[in-house]
Amino acid sequence: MTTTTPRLSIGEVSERTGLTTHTLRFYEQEQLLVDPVERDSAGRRLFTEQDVEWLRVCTKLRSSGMPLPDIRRYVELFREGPQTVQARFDLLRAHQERVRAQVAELQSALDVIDHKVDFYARRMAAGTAETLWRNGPECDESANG
Amino acid sequence: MTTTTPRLSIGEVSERTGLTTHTLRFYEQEQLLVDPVERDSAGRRLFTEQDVEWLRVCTKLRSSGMPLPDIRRYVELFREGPQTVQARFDLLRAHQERVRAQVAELQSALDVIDHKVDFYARRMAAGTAETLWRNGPECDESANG
DNA sequence: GCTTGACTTCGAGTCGGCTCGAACTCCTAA
DNA sequence: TTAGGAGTTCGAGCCGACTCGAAGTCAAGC
Repeated sequence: MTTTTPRLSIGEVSERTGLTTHTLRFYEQEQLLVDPVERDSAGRRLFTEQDVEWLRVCTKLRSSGMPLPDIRRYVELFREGPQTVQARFDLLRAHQERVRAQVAELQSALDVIDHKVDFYARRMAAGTAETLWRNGPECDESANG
Repeated sequence: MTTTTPRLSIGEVSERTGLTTHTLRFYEQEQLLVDPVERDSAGRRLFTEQDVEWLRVCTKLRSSGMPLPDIRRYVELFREGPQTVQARFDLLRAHQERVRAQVAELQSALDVIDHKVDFYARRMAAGTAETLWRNGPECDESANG
């Protein structure tokens, strides 16, 4: 039972991950992949399914704002073996906290926005229901629309 | 009863809003303020409390990723008067949706991160409890740390 | 009269993360 | 044998939102 691991071209990886081929080359150059990418006889990149899996995780880290240097560091630690488990944990924990903070920040902004949207919705409803508006022409909340 | 509206220096506004004086000047130049900022005899900016209030809203819009051109547009509409209420509403609604999407995206990234953090936590707990690890030296999830 | 400190203008620089384009090499299929 | 298409390298360019620095003005206090 000889299982040959299939390899993927950069185009295939691009399709599977949603990253452009440009970005994939860039990521490789930035050392964001766990191990060096193989090449075929013509020098073309041969990716593995594991690369794809990792790139998917990578995408999550990126979309949650982890900087490339941190991702590189994480990958580096991974390569160094099991003795870096604590360090990897710490790195992820720190990021986890940042993302939570970011969600909280967005939520707080969203509260303000929701409130304003609501205000305008009411105002428009009132404006169409009874065209007469008794508080004068510009009655925005706190005078800022 | 003559109520003189007090004016604030750029430094005071900076303190109250958390924006640097550099940024405040930049925002003025980018037309993000509702009305033109007054100046004293020496050419120094005189802000109003309303400016501060608006800047606080502005900060929320920014922290939730609204681009400066959109904010400028919003302010512009506001200046144009009540007939732009629908347009302002639309603008805010669109942003609201973007922010919600962004929160969802972060949340989905957070799920992955939480899962990984959890994985490492367990692994470390196991590693310290019984130093022997029966599945070999590198048993990361799906082989990617 | 001199320093201090907050202000002014202007234009240039920074940063991260792509994004693009030029010029080239291969392989395949008609 | 020639055209197409997917790949390669390299370096430059872009974007938004600041951020900084130089050089100058002004008013108050010592």
